[in-house]
Amino acid sequence: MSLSSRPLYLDIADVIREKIFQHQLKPGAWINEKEITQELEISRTPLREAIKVLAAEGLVTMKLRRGAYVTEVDNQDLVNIFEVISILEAQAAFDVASNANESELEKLDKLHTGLEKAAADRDIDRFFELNQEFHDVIQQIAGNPWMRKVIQDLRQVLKLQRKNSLRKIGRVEQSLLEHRKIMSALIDRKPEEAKSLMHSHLLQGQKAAG
Amino acid sequence: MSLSSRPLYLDIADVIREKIFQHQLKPGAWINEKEITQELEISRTPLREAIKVLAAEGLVTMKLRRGAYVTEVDNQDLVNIFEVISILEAQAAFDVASNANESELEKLDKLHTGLEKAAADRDIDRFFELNQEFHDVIQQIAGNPWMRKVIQDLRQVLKLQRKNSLRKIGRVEQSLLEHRKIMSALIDRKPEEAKSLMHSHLLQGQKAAG
DNA sequence: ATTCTTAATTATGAATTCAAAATTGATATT
DNA sequence: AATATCAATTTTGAATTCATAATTAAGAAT
Repeated sequence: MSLSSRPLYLDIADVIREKIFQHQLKPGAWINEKEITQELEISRTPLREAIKVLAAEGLVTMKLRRGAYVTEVDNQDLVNIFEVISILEAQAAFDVASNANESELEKLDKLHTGLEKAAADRDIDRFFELNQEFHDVIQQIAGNPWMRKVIQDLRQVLKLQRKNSLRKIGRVEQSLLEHRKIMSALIDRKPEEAKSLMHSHLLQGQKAAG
Repeated sequence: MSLSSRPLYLDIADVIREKIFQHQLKPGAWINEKEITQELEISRTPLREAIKVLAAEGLVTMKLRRGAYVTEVDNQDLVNIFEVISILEAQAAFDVASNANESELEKLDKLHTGLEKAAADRDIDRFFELNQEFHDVIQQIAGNPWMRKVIQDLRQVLKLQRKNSLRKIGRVEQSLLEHRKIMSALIDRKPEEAKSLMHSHLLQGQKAAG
């Protein structure tokens, strides 16, 4: 076999990561190597390499001589992670307002229009999806891949604890309102305002989730 | 064998990390698995697990079917990484000024006194060491382990490119001056000032290095 | 001499095997 | 019945083996 374009351990890491996000593997659960090797029909070697990758991402925690466990994040962790994310995404918004070109702002505006539509349609899943993309595109445009990587890794850890604040009544509308203001600040090229709005937007989301 | 208190792959990761920082393995260098296994008298299995850990930290880069290479960071990377570090460390300073207790501030002040002494003694290595510790203790006191981890990982990547700005003439004195101001802001409990001073302190260090 | 082709070598990726530690389960003792 | 002891089983950690891709080296052709 093996005309694969990427090493097996990355594929395996993807599969396990997805299992964790789907809560097929819940926080605190032991990762049974034998079970997974049998299910995926692979050997333990690439599985164990995949587990090391997930450990570095913070999704699993290794215990000496007892294997790997899905990381459990407590409330303090959430607060701490949100502190970092909100600071960095706020800076990304600042950078976009400062440096984005017209076509980039247009792309964001289209995404925002999609958000408005999803909200009008009461399509929470679609809203959730576009919301993620909106935030990610801002980070792309901000153009700092290291910052983006940090945010993405931390957002992954947040997903362990899947509290979706958008399910709270009124939160989609509230979020949309905040997005509208952020979008305006970006288009008007007001970096400080964009930064401040993005920061409070994220803290609002956290508060709504908690 | 093996009554070790930690798995072999972590020890191996430490050894290779140190080799990278010492520039025994230079940026761009290929990591020869066979050579290392023979030198350390271990098998390839834990070595390859160690390499995955280093890859996740960003110190090495994997290339499909051609192994691992020490990461090369270009100037843009440095700018991007510094953007993240300076924002986060500034926030840490803010948090310390807001929340540190007296004994914590005292600990920082002692470190600062050590810095003054090292500068007076023209002991750059000692200054360098205490400087690192000063920054790290601030992060500890700030009390956000996730933030601290992010900063530490990024600082590691910076070390690939060992430009020590403190070797520039006048930089130790300049750095000391900035530290003095930061220390004052912390003791005076002026979060915004501490944040702003820390931010410019780090950007100064970057500028001096570049 | 230089370039192209192809065989030999080397290195990576992955499976398998082996050793030691931890857990489980059964038996014996109180 | 509860606990303690010890054997059996399971699981982790690490070494070894195997298959295939990549590199090197050698030889042939221009």
